[in-house]
Amino acid sequence: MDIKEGKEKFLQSWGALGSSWGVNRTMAQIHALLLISPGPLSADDVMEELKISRGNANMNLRALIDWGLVFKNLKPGERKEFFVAEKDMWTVVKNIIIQRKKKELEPMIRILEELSEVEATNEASKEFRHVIKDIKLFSSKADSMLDTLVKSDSNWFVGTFLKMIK
Amino acid sequence: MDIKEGKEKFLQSWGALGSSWGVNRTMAQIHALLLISPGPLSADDVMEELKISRGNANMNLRALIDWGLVFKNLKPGERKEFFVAEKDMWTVVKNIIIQRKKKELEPMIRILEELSEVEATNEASKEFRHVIKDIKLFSSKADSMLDTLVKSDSNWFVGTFLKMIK
DNA sequence: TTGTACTTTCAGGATCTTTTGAAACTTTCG
DNA sequence: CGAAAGTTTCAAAAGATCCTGAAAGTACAA
Repeated sequence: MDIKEGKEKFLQSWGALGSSWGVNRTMAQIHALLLISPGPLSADDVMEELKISRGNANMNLRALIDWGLVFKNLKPGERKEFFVAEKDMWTVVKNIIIQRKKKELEPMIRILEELSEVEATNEASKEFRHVIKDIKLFSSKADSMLDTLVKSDSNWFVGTFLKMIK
Repeated sequence: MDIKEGKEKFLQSWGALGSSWGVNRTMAQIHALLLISPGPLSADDVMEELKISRGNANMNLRALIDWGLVFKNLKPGERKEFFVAEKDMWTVVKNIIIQRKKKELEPMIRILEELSEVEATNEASKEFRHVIKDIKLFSSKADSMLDTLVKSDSNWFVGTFLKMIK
């Protein structure tokens, strides 16, 4: 396979994967492009390679920066901004976990807390309380687990799970 | 808080959470509804409670069954089909992991394997191979880790991660 | 086999998300 | 300051996804 075809395929697949991970297609493709490019790229480079508009490139680059997956890289003497991707996969996944935990798990836990207040009168509300309690327990556990995961470093990840697999 | 309000809020939130988890809003709401209901519900019950059409209810119920999150429950003597939710949270999450691993991670790994074949001629293709190798390593590790997770039982999950947190 | 009770399908409409492109804004430098 | 180079914003268009409802399909009981 030649590099051109490979690149194409990678941009495609990473984009598809992204859309099922809360990162939209274009955002994921920009990330993919920066991942495999040896040096920093400008917004214009990204626009041209992916054939997307300036607005689109700009918005998604900013979002990637928010997620900690891409950094600005200002070349001295150059006015233009350049961008590089976070290339360590463990850091990439970690950042995604952090974002999604904040946006999804934590609000859910807060809501579950409120919902525990429902008074247990009839059968339906007893079942309700029971289910909510279960979910709350599970979510808090997942929450702590993710905290630990995120604090740990890449070696820990590799090490522990390699052992685990045996 | 009374049960009616609580239920409303739960259906709402579980629906929202679902949409960021590859389970669409309505599917998640149906699951939520079944979760908190003390007994099996029919398609008509679901339609009425969630104010959705028959087609929608049917399609999403089937999808939930595919995902292993809901089961048919045929009452003897009754012609109508009833449905119950999988209520064990660990099993719910496990099933979601299984589905998503199959639909997302595994195809990605296959593609990465193909992409390793790109010949390393210039700088760009060297970087490309390097990045692909990294991602492949990481993905395979994640894949094995998820396999182990999925094979393990709920107690293992609780036990190990409780220890891990300390 | 026919009628009844129920389930499944799917084309078209409704809704939500993403992208474009042009205008407004900011920064830098002569 | 004023022009050039670059970045950001956002309303409207395009595109993707989801839902409806009616028609077709199935299964059962008499």
